[in-house]
Amino acid sequence: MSDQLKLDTFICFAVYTASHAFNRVYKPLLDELGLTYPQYLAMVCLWEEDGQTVGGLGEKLFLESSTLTPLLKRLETAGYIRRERSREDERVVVLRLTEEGKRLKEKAETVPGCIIDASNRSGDELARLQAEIVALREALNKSTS
Amino acid sequence: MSDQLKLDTFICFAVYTASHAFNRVYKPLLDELGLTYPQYLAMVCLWEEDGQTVGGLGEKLFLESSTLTPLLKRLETAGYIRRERSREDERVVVLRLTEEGKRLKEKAETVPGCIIDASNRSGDELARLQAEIVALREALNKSTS
DNA sequence: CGATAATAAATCGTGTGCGATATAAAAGGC
DNA sequence: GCCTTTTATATCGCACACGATTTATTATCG
Repeated sequence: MSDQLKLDTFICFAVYTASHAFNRVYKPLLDELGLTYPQYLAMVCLWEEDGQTVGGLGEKLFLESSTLTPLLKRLETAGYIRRERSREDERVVVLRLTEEGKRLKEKAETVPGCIIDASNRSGDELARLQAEIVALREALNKSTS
Repeated sequence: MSDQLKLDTFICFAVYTASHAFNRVYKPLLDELGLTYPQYLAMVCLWEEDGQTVGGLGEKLFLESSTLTPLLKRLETAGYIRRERSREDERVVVLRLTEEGKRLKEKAETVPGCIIDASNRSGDELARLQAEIVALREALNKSTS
């Protein structure tokens, strides 16, 4: 049994399919907010701290500017954020929530609870599993750096 | 502290970013095989069982035909598989490995070990975590079905 | 048997994701 | 102070991923 090419034993495949499964749970909830899942993550990040730069957001979300720039333009078109060149450093683009973007947070407050319900697990169990997955992510990121 | 919109506590975000982290580890390994990560998953599935249908593969990989059809066309163009309409049921497309596609398995045998190394965890620990993530996926899929 | 329903892939449009490259601004070196 | 290098974002090409629809074939029902 030296053959280890079994899909059902791959943790990467479990993670990959779990990520899609989360997306499917989020979809109807985020449709109400007019957001896609990556857009929602960007908004959550900005609700935590307004006025971040594109690069700063990319570090937190582990995304490149080639992914973020078009995504952020859509959020701007939707009226949730503004993209402004920094005065001090013209290379930098600062992201600011609009009033509508700030208001959207209220509507989004109910989302995490729905996800916890769908996962059918206790908060403690989710927190423990979450920490393990983050630790795995860090190990993987370390190996490629 | 009723505000639960904290990115770093989201298990979905951990899963989402871990999935990207796996992709980055796989990338250089799969470049050697001329495969993308989703293409690799499809090939693993076909190495386990040749002659599957598009729909059958989609069920195992949790992917729609709208995703698989172009992906499988690329695998066909690359010379790893053939796509043939079934004789018994002309609606069905059967996927068959070419000789080159079968040979590719030998080169792929080394990949899982590299991923385990990058994860910096024991096989047992990975197997346990994998099972937990699969169980979470099932709960999520159940909630949307 | 013929109309209708169900099924399997494919197609289309939109939105990620990323590598490679381009552009522009700031920083550093001499 | 100019020239090179670095940094921040944007652009482009390619490959997913999915919902909605289309097309072709098979199954079902009267």
